[in-house]
Amino acid sequence: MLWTKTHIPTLREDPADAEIISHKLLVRAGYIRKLTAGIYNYLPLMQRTLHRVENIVRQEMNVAGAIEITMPVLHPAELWQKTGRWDTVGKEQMRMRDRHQHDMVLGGTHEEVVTWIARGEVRSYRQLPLNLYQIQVKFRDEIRPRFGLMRGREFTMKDAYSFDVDEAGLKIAYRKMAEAYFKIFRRCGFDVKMVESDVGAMGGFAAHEFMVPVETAGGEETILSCSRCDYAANIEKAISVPLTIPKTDEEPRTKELVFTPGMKTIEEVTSFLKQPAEKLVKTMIYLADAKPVAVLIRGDRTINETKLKNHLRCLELEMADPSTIMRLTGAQVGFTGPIGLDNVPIIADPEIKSMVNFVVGANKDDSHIINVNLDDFRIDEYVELRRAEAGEVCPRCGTGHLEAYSGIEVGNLFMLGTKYSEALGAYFVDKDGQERPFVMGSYGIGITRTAQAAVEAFHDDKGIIWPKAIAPYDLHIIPLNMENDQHKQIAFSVMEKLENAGYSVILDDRNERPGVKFNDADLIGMPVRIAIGDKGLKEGIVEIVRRKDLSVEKVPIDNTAEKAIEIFKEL
RNA sequence: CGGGGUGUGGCGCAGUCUGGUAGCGCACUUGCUUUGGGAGCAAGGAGUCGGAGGUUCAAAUCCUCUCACCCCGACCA
Repeated sequence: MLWTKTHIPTLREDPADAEIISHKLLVRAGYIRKLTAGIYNYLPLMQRTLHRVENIVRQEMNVAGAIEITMPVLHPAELWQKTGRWDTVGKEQMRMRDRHQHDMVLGGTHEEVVTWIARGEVRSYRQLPLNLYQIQVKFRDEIRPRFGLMRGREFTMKDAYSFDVDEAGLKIAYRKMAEAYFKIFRRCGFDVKMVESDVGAMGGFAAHEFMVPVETAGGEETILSCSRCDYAANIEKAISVPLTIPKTDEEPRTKELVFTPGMKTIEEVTSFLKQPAEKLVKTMIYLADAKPVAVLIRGDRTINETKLKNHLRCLELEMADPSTIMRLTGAQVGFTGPIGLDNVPIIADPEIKSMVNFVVGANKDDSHIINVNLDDFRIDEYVELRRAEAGEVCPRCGTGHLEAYSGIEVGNLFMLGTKYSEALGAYFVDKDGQERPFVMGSYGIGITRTAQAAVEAFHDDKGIIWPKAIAPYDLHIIPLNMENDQHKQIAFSVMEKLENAGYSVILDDRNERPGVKFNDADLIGMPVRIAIGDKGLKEGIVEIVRRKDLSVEKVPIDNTAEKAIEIFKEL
């Protein structure tokens, strides 16, 4: 492909609205342009990379026995109402009405639709197992779209759905998908990690995420993994091992009200009372589907709201607002405590059990109570709600320690079970003639997000460094002076040879100065570059440059294509 | 949804406080020169100053409303 025949609008300056490096680079290098918040045009280079990612995904899905279909983007609301997700997915769903005033949904995922297909078309256990997938645009009305393609409102996703006769079958399908995912992401050049995750709004009973570790600001989620064994989980899911707290021989004292004017935060209270945060008990009031609940946890700990939400089995969990807190406790936010909190259920993290003579809020403005002990108030329930932290003992092997890093989620796996098949009445007839619901799994890969994750993971201060499997073109040829016939002639003949050998090539035939071409080449990031200029030709050579480290190989003119292929293959 | 910010040629910005003929850099067009790391000279094209209403002799600038986009937050009592 000739540069002048395609469309690569590179920019010298960073776009004003981009924050993370991959977003800046994709815009500057002419890959994407924003249409409106969270919605992007994919320009020619992006389109090629997306195709390459899709093809890798398609190949490995097919190898794993999944069958490609295409489902509609536009769905009738009824389907979503039947599974209850019309309410649970809520505001994240793009909705509209057609001219007949029928509610319609722009699909953000396709469990409902694919289950509908199975319900109508699959009647017998003989047709199972079945795994249907598609590569399709999705819509999610994110609260706050950001980071370019990373959190967009419109994006491309590969979504696969497995149907099995029982849970054992589902586990096999799940494992096959996990294996396919490892192959896919490794082919894309990633050091990918599979981590345990919460099932969230998807429902079901087990889930994993595939994460690309990144050290830049683009990481969206914290992962904890064991230094010794293969345990890895995101921070929402990570199990924190209940600590064995050494018994203190401290004698319980009598509780005492103290004046703490304006001391609302843990930091303020600890410094004011000269007590460490471990001697404080925080009392947090939540509204679980609008019903208040109080949660007690040690002052230096963090509540894992996912665990709390799962325990309470609620749809919405939020911190109570100041007026609710005033109504329930009679005090401002910052002075809440468990003593006298009669009308609210109280849940406590088990770590509280071993605490003696601690500090709590007094439910009275500008006051705390010190030397409080467990006998002084009521606890309805102990639930492990502490968020796991780096440095803790591994919950699986018990010997390693958890290490934290941040990553980008590029794929996920869910064991759904029969939630959707039962809700939609999708049954098959088993060996014994009995009707049974399909046991389902769902498996996603963010195509657009995977492409951007590659940029986030692989770049330098000059631009993108594509992994060779997903670069828009394999090689980039630069004749330094388009008015020099020899440069042109060599460039075109090398391109022809490379293309005949099956490689994709971009040739910069612009009448630009060498500096412009070099800088743009660094920016757009093809794995191998071939520079043809007078300096080399005088010695009878051209230069082949690896984008990765900008290392240069000088090769005889006649061997250029062969040598370039060799260098490309070695990458 | 709460807080903050920004809308001025395709892109990045100044001008707004203190009202008075719309400017800079990049990009673009034409010509000449130049060709190994973002060239030089010359000429040129391109802007309803986000939108609506108002104040004024006069509005990018002041007032009101509105739309869009960006950032932070929406978990630590």
